[in-house]
Amino acid sequence: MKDIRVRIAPSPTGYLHVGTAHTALFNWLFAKHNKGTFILRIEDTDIERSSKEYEENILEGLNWLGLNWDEGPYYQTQRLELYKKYSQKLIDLGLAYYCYCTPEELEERRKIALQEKRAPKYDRKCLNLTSEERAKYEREGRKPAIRLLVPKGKTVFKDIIRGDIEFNNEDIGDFVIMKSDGIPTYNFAVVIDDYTMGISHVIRGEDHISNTPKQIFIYNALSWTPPEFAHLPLLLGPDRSKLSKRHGVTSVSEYKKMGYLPDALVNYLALLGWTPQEGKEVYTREELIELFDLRKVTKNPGIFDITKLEWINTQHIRSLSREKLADLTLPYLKEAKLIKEDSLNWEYYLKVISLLQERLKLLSQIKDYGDYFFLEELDYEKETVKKVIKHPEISKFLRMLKEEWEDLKDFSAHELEKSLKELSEKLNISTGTLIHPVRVALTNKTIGPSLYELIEVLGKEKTLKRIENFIKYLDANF
RNA sequence: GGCCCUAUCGUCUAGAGGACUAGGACGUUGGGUUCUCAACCCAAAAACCGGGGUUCGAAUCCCCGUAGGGCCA
Repeated sequence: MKDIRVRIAPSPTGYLHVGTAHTALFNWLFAKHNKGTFILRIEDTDIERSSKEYEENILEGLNWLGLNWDEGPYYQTQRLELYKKYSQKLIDLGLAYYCYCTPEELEERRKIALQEKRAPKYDRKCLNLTSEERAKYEREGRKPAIRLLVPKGKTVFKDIIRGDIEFNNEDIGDFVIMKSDGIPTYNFAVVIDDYTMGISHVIRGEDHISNTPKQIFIYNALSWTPPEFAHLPLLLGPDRSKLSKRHGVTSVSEYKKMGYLPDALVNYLALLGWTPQEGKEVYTREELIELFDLRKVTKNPGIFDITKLEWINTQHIRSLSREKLADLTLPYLKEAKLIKEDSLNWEYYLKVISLLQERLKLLSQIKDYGDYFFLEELDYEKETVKKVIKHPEISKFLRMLKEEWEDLKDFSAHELEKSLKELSEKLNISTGTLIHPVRVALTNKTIGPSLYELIEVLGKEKTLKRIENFIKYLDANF
């Protein structure tokens, strides 16, 4: 069996899109599963729309996702000689020809064809030009494009996912392979690249099915054996059209910024169009590689469902070690200016992480759920406070609690709980009457981890100070 | 407009003619647990696009519709 060689070939005309990441992932999984080679090729022939910034974003995104390539990146703009060589060869073989028609002329004839209800395919006007005619066009300063002579008959190819797909060659006009400016068209460059790079399996989106017969014509014309093809289902937005910006966030770097783990995105994307026999939902990347089977990929397109991605992200966050999670969340705290560069107490931070780990859906939520661990002073909000002060004498009770805790030698969750319970019994109130206001006093939130554990981490000094401030706030505002 | 692809709960899917009373997961709803939230546990609602065939038997095979999507121009 020949070597497995696959590729991902993005155009640097936009940020790395989750659809591209999806295709890249399936190629990568296929390569890794089969101990093959994963190649990166940058299709930058659209010079107008390509940019270095987009290219960097794509490389960064693939790296972040861990979809490391074994070869490349190759650049089409550095291979122009190659396309020229093979297009010349096709001319020499009589399987391609120069075409001097201008876009305006073509447009004109296309309109007429449509009016006469004929298929608007190229009419082969330039197929049999005499050398005089060619010379005349050249004198006019026209630069020719090169068109492939499409053969008669039918073209069938086997798709690993979809089975045999058949096309009638008559439906396809002689298409341009080299534009008049010497730049190859997409279909031509792809074939030359895939063949010369020894690609064994072309795994790409379903939107390329209708390009496949054109590409097969080129393989055949050059007497090359085509690779195997597999067309993956597309990613759709909630309205069932191809996933695009108007559906919300589509760029991989945005997901990174929002606090998704690369392993979670990989996990989710892998399950969009493929299900391992296991029937689990959460997989490590090693498991995915181990289980991946291209033949089991589904045919129908999938809607990108961010809710499920979020759930998978939660699962992956939970399976992280404390230390790892601390590393990953730190940048978000720095960005929110909750941590000053060098004043971080790592031991303290790890304790905070322990309390918050199973509550995080996104890494970025660390700043929303844990800000009070790092703030010096809290600015209480009237609406929040109102929710938790149910008892008219709460201010007095809190002062009593504070006094109890001042004397507490062991400021541990267990002791704190014991003393709070004793006090509420003595006052004949429910523990909640004290617990909820204390939570707000310490965190400025009504939600959060177990109060006693939280206090243990926060420490005696901050706890007492915040209760004191809170009492003052109550006295001033209620 | 032409060609091509696709069709199971809201979503991702399992399903290879009898094991289907159509299974799982996310989400949703209800309940339990609890100091709040999350988590956790239990439960519920929820689908084979329609019509014809083939067959003793069809979610599964075939045909025709329909719908969605893609590509080309």
